[in-house]
Amino acid sequence: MNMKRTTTMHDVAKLACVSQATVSHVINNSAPVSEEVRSRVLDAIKTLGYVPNFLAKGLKGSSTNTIALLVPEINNPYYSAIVKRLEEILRKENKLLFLACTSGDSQRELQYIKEFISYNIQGAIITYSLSNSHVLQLLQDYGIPCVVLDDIPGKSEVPVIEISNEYGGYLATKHLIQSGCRHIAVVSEPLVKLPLAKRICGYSKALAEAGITYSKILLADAPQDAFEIGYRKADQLIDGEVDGVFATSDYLAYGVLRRFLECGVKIPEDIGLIGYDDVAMTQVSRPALSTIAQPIQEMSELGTRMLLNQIKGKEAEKHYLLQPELRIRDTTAQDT
Amino acid sequence: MNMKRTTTMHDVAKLACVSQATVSHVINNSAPVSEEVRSRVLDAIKTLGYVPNFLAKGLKGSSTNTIALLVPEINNPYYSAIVKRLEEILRKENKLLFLACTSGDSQRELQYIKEFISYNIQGAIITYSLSNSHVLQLLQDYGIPCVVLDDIPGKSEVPVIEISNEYGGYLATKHLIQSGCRHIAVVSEPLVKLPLAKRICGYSKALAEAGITYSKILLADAPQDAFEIGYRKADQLIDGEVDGVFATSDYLAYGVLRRFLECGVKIPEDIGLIGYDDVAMTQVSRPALSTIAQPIQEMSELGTRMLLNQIKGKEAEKHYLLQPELRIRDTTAQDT
DNA sequence: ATTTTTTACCAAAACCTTTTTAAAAACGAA
DNA sequence: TTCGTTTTTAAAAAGGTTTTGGTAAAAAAT
Repeated sequence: MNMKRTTTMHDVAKLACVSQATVSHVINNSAPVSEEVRSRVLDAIKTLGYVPNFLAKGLKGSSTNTIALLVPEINNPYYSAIVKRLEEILRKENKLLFLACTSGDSQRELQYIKEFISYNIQGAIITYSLSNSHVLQLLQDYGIPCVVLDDIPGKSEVPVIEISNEYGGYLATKHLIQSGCRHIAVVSEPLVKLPLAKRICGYSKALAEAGITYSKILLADAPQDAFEIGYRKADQLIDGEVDGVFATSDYLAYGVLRRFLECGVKIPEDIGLIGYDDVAMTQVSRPALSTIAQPIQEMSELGTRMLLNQIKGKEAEKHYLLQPELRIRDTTAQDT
Repeated sequence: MNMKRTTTMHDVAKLACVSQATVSHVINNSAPVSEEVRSRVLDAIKTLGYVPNFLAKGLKGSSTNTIALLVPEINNPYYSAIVKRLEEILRKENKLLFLACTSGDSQRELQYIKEFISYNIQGAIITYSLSNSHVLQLLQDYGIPCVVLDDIPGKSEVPVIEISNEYGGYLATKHLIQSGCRHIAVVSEPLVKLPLAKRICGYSKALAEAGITYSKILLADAPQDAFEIGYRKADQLIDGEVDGVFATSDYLAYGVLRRFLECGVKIPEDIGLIGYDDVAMTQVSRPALSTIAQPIQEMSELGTRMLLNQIKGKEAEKHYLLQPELRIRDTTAQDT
C-alpha cells in the first residue's frame, strides 16, 4: 500500500531547472524552446516517468482527448464490430473512449451525454436512434463535434454517414420476391431505432413494385434482446401462409431461424429468410443466413475521419451516403 | 454555433443567494444545511440545468466516477457479453466506462492504463492476459481498486474471479474421449492469453487419465482474428488420424467448423469438435457447437460487486472460483 | 552606439471544484 | 443579558495544467 504520489509538471520543471511553462511548451510544442533546454526537459520527463494529468489539462484547456461512443447494445455483433473498428482507429489518434450502451432509451442517452460533456469530451460518435435529437442539440449547444452513423433524423445539420436503409429493405424484399416468395412478412424490433422504419419502407416499396398486396408486419412491443424477439415472434410466422420473412437485423433473424429449425420448418423451401447487417456469424452458421451487408468498415473509417476533421477545425464533407449490399446465402433460394 | 458556456457552481450559488460552499454541501451531503436553503439550491440547480464539472471534481478530489475496462477484443462475443453486463451494473452505480481493447498486447495495455490513471479512474476491471502483471503493479502503486476476470497470474494479491480453465479443458477433453475419440488435437490462439494455456493443461490431464498417449497441439504463431486461425489450422486437422478437436474458444472453433464443412468432413462422425465460452451463436448455428460454458453473468456480477466494495473501502472476499459447464450439442456424439 | 525586433524563458492567473478556516449570524436556554 | 450551539458565510488554498503578459538577453537594423 505505498500509494504513489503522481509526479507533476512542477517536479519535472524543478529537475530540469526550468519553469512549468517551459515544460508545457516542450510537451505541446506550443512555443519555441532551445534544443538544449528541450532535451533537459525530455530527460527529466523520462527520468521521473512523468505522465501529464489529463484532468488538469482538460479542466484548463478546452477539451480532453476523450471521445464518447453511444451504441444501443454492445452485445449485438453489428455494434461491437463498429466499436472494434472505431477503437482501432481512434487509438492511433491517442483518443480514449467512453462507452455508453443506451438500449435506445432517450433518458439514458441524455443522462450519459450530459456526464460526458461535463468531462469535456472532444467529440462523440453516435449510432442513430429516435431519441437522438435532444442529444444532438445538446452537443451542438456546447460546440462538441459529433458524427452520426447509419442514419439521421430529418433535416439535422449534424454530419452523418448514412447507409440507405430504405434501399436495403427494398433489396432484401425484392430478393425474396425474385426467389419466389409471395407472402412476405417483416419482423422487427420496436421502431425507436429509426433505421428500422426505413427498412420497412423499402419492404413496402418492393412489394408495391411487384404488385403484391399481402403484407404482414410484426413489431416487438418493448425493447429487449433482439434474439429473444425473433425467437418469440417466429411462431406467428409459421401460419401456413407466410413464405418469406425479412428480419430487420441479423441478430433478430437468428432468433427466428432457431425457432424455425426447432419447428422443422424447411429453409428456404417452406419459408425464405433474410436478415440485415451481415454480422460475422452469418458466415459460419448453417444454414448460412442471407442478408443485407452494411459497409461497417467504410462507415467507421469515414465516420472517424469526419469527426477528427471537425476536431481539428478542418472543413469537410458533411454527409456521405453508403449503399448496402445483398448477400445471398442459404436461407433464401437463388434468384430464379 | 452558440457555444454555451457551462454553468458553474458559482452561478448556482449566485442564483440561490448562498455561498459556493453551501452548494457543494447540498450536492455532496457533506455538511448539514437547513431545509429552506437546500431547496433553494436544488431549485437553482434545476433552473440552470447545472451539471457538476467532473474534471474539476476529479482533479480536486481523489478520483472521478470512471471505471476502466480492459478487454482483448470487443468483437469477440464472449467479451462483448461481459462488457454488456458490466455496463448494465455500473450504470446503475453512476459510473462512466472507459473502454480499452488491447489484443492482449502488453505495450498497449500499459499505455492505456497509464492514461486512465492520469484520468484518476476509480477502478479497473481487467480480463486476464499474460502481460497484466505490469498493469496490476501500476494500479497497485497508485492504490486504484481493480478486479481481474477469468484468471490470474501466479501469486498476485489482486482480487480475482477465477473460472477454472484447467477444469474446463479437462471437461472438454474428457467429453471427447467419452464420445469415442482417441486421437484428440487441440487448437488455440497464442498463449499470451494465459487461460488458454490452462485449458490445454486440462486437456493433457484428461488424456493422461484415460491413458491416451496421442496428443497434437496446434498453436497460432501470431495473434490474429481467432476465426481466421481456426479456418487456417483446420487443414492440419484433416489428416485421417485426428478424430476429435478441442478448440480453446468458440470463435476459433467456428473457423475450424467452417473449413471442416467446406471439406465435407462429417461432424461429429468423422471428427468431433468442441469449443469454449458458449457464446450466443452456439445456440443458433447448425450443427450447434458443443462447448464449455463460462458463467459470464455470475462472473460479471461478482466482479463488479467486488470492485465496488473495494471502492467503498469495505472488506470483501478476494477470490472466487467459478466452475465452467459442459454443454453437449451437435458437434460431438452423445456420451456412450 | 542606439534602437528595434526576435528569441527564450518565467511568474502568475485562470479553469472549477472541494475543503478548510475563521468568523458571523441565528437561536434557544440559562 | 449571556452563553453555547447550530447554521451559514466569506475567503482562500489546493489540485495540475495552459495561457497570457511580460522581461531579459541576443540578434538585427539603423
